[in-house]
Amino acid sequence: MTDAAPRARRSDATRAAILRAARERFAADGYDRATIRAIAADANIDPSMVMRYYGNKEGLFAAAAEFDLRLPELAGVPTGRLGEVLVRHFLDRWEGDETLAALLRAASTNPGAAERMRAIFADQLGAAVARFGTDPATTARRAGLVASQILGLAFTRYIVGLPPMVDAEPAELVAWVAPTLQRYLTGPVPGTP
Amino acid sequence: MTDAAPRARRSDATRAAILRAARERFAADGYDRATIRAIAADANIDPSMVMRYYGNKEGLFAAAAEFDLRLPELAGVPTGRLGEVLVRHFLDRWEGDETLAALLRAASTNPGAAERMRAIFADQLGAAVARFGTDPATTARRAGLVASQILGLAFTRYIVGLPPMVDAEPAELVAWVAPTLQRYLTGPVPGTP
DNA sequence: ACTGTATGCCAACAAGCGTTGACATCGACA
DNA sequence: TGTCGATGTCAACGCTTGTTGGCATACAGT
Repeated sequence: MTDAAPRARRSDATRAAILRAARERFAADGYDRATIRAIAADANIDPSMVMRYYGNKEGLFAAAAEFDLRLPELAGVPTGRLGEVLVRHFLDRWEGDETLAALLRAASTNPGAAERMRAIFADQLGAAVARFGTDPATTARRAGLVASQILGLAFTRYIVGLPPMVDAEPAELVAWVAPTLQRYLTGPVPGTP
Repeated sequence: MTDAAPRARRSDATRAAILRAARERFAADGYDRATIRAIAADANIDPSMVMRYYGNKEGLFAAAAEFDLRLPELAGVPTGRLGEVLVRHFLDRWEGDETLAALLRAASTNPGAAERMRAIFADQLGAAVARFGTDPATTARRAGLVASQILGLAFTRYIVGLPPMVDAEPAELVAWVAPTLQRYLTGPVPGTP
């Protein structure tokens, strides 16, 4: 009986509007340039409401950056197609939800955002990689390498806007990058002949 | 006869001190959080001097983010070792000069910094890749993919601080990542059997 | 020695920021 | 109907920011 019945409150719509506006602004401008006033204006409410519902700017960001990678169960994927499945999944996840972009932009300057990013890619991705049974001694490193290529892809395509990466069709990117992830995940540890 | 003799001016030391402090601050805090006041304090001068010598904050950043990748002449490298040479070079360049870190942090929120980043990786890296003679139709894409892996490596290691990437020895990173760059540079275009 | 210019510091400005508290209004429940 | 908490608006606060102009000092050329 810990929770009281979570009856729908009238302010839920406002809360959601704030969160949506916050994600948009954080994704477009980063943590510092995304001002509470601008977010409130986008959500058509008063800045003080943001404070009432989320405490302060850090609290708002923490709520807006809540994120689940929704990684598929890798144990069910044919071992040879792990890379392909992962790239495609990340591209989809990125285009459909700007939370990751917000996190990516903010992580450059905000320690809390960087911490969140570390948690997501160490815990969620690390766990998924561990679950299909590589050598436990190397899973962390393998997951880190996968993260480096995935985040580099996102950074060049969505943040910096490097032309050849922006123009590329998703299918092309999958074809190029999948073998990289595949090797990071299932390839032999280099230097061990 | 265009330039007058560039006699050493007494203020050159101050200019240099400002630039050094600016690079440090921009690298550590990003564009927005690196304040002119803090930079001036680090350089032991008055904030107004920064304005006199660099016009405004954007001008200061533009000067501080001047950067040459100093890519080696790839034409002289054995084709099979291109990836290895490139990763090693970038790791060295990164550890020894915080300008790239400053650029990386700032590019997330500052349009000018993103533009600079695009220029560096499109022009300098693009030119180097083009010079060892791949199919000209694919060089831009190949260079973009290399940039994505290199920047992802830097982002996870120096900005986000993902533990497995921070703990790794440079040699290990080279061993893991070199084959990736090698394939992006010299591998066949995927999907063409 | 005198003058003009380069170099530097100080004080202040206007604008924008996160944040706060007081007050109005609505809706449910007795 | 009267009461009380939830919801929302308004105005203001203290602070930091980039930027500016005025004034002192040091130096170089005559």
